[in-house]
Amino acid sequence: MKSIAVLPAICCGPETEPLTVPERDELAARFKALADPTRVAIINCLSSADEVCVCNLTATFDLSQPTVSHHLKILREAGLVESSRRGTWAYYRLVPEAIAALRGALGA
Amino acid sequence: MKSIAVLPAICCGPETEPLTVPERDELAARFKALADPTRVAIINCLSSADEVCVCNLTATFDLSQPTVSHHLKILREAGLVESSRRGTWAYYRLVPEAIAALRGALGA
DNA sequence: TCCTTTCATCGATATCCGTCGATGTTATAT
DNA sequence: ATATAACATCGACGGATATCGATGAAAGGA
Repeated sequence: MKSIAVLPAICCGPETEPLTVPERDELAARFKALADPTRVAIINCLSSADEVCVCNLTATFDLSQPTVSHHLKILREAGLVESSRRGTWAYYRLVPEAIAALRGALGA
Repeated sequence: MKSIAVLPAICCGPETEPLTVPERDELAARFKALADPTRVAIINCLSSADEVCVCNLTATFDLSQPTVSHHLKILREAGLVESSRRGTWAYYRLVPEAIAALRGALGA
């Protein structure tokens, strides 16, 4: 258990604040929402327009409608997207602040 | 399957390039490497120093040594960290370009 | 040489995740 | 009222994942 003492026993160095347990849990939860190719594509799709109808998403991806709905729910619960219903259709859009927060966690 | 024609049948709009399948697969794979609180903490730890010895990581986290080694392998295979062995000890460091690439995927 | 330490890999297990068909709900059309 | 369409939820199933103990490989010390 001995080691070269370049670092204190508890990570991390002085420059970067060590993350608290809640902080790293929340970050991991949000990255997990992006840990699927379909969800990455959905985010990319939403980033190209103010709003996108779910029917456009189900038509774009070669997946069943329940599966697309499942992925949207995960993105919604992670706070990365939000939705509103108008009549029969549901429209999804990005939550830019949430995306920016993730980007901030990856460095200045 | 009819829908209001605000978007072309195939996502996405003109401003953002639609991701190719390999692109979204690789992005998802890298985000997946960050989809765990321990791995987020490891990345945060590495961001505070040029190099960190594995023995410091096993001492920091309340996990068995094989588990920490497992997480390091996942980060290594995702290209987010790299390691070098000097004598008995193994030292890990960030791959800054990989982190920057992820940050770029989340917007300018 | 033998023992200890560090780290990686293996094998096993419990849990989580992506996917789908079936079903329910709400709104529009006939 | 009935039918149709869009979307969400449920239940189930197969594959992936996090964790651990045991083991192996390589280096250093007695």
